[in-house]
Amino acid sequence: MSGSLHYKKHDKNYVAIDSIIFGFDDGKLKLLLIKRNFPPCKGQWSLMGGFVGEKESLDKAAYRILEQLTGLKEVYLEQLYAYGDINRDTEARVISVAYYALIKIDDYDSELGKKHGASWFAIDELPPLIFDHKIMVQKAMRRLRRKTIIQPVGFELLPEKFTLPQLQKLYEAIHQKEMDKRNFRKRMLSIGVINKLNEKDKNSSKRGAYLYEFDKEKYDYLATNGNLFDFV
Amino acid sequence: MSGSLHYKKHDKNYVAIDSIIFGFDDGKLKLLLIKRNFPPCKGQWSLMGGFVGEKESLDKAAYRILEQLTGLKEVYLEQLYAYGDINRDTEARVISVAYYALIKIDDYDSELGKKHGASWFAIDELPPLIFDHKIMVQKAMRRLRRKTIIQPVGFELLPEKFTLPQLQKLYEAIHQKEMDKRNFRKRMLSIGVINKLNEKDKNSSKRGAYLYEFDKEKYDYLATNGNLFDFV
DNA sequence: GCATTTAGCGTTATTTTTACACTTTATTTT
DNA sequence: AAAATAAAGTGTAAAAATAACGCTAAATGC
Repeated sequence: MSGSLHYKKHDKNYVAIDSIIFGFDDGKLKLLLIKRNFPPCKGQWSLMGGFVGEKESLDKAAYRILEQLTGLKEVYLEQLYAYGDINRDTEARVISVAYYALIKIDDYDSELGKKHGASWFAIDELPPLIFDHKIMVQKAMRRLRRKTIIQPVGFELLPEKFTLPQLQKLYEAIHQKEMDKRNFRKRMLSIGVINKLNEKDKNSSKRGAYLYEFDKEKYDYLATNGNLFDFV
Repeated sequence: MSGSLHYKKHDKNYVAIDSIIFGFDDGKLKLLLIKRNFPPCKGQWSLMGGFVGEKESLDKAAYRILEQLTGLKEVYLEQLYAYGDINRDTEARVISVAYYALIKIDDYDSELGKKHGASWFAIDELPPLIFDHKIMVQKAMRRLRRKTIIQPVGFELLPEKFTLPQLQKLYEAIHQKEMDKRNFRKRMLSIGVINKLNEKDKNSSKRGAYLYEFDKEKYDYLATNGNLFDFV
């Protein structure tokens, strides 16, 4: 297969993956970054990345790299954009396909993270990043914002059980603006993909807020039967 | 630069561009396809494509390839998605970054097109396409639909001067549904980026319809001053 | 039992979107 | 020259979606 009869004359390029890994904790949207312990730019902050093997699809590579750092397999992962400027990497010509991931921060394997020199940064307190990684992050933020308008991906960032105030804080963090409590609830409940549980979470208030869970079946049903976001 | 001290151990891959080239003619949205005169899949219909050189950015490669086929340089061109399945190309492992272009079909150099065995197909009468090109086209359609909702890219597909009925037909072709004349006009005019001219086009009616032109300056002004689509 | 803190709830005004039908204009036909 | 034709152009009202707004309820800590 790799014997390319007709393609031989063409160039090959290094192709890499870079992952923008979102988490939500302490009312803040965060990114998981690594401190590079290899050149170039050793010691600087960077997105998690890696090279795409010749026998590996882009998606597979993206999952592999994400798992390397977080230990997580079943996460929301979506391709963002391919970056191909000639000098974007200072070491060699590398085309990077950026992916963004939404993870439940509690599930994240922090031991693995430590090995890679990883740590979480609030989205509005990021350190300087290598290469074009800042641009990638900005694009990921815009994408995530648009995405949460048309699909309920926000749940990917919360624990299985969450409260409405939590969900609202997440949306506020993503859209960087405050929202009205009543309108937010109305909209969320009217979509009909979260179920109220008979438990309360009392961590953030004396009274305690009801826990909800995302109903994937209802979501799939609505999505396939065209009642949900049928303008997309 | 290509001496990659630390990257040497990693694989390199063929990286290609494939272009979904949209045009609008005869009230129909069309795609420019080529009949491949080289293996693999010689003789079958395909998107225009080409390989990315080692000293060439993705965007540059996309423009180069587009110009090769159409003779056009200043066109709307946007990256769509990177396709990286291991066996998507039957000849070798090739990662393809798809771009979509919007061109004014009158400006297109049909002589160049002939050389490449190119011809236009209505979007709902496409022939079978090689590899994963059909999937690319579907994604491009979805992207174009969403794009026209939030940015006035439609003008890229029309001549400099166009009538409102023409513009409406274009939008109807893109969204594959009929629209109300009065509402369509109201919305378009209220955006404030088209100017009425003192000429009429009499090709498609006895009475003749007023010609309009897109006002790029007004658009840029509105876009940067936040009155246009400020939810994006 | 009083103070504190966050959860939870309903209504009205505003804006946006949709639905809908007749007149105007120039050409072609008779 | 009059009549028929064909697409262009115009306004208003109903419906739906969104935005604005303040008070009560529940549980804990003092």
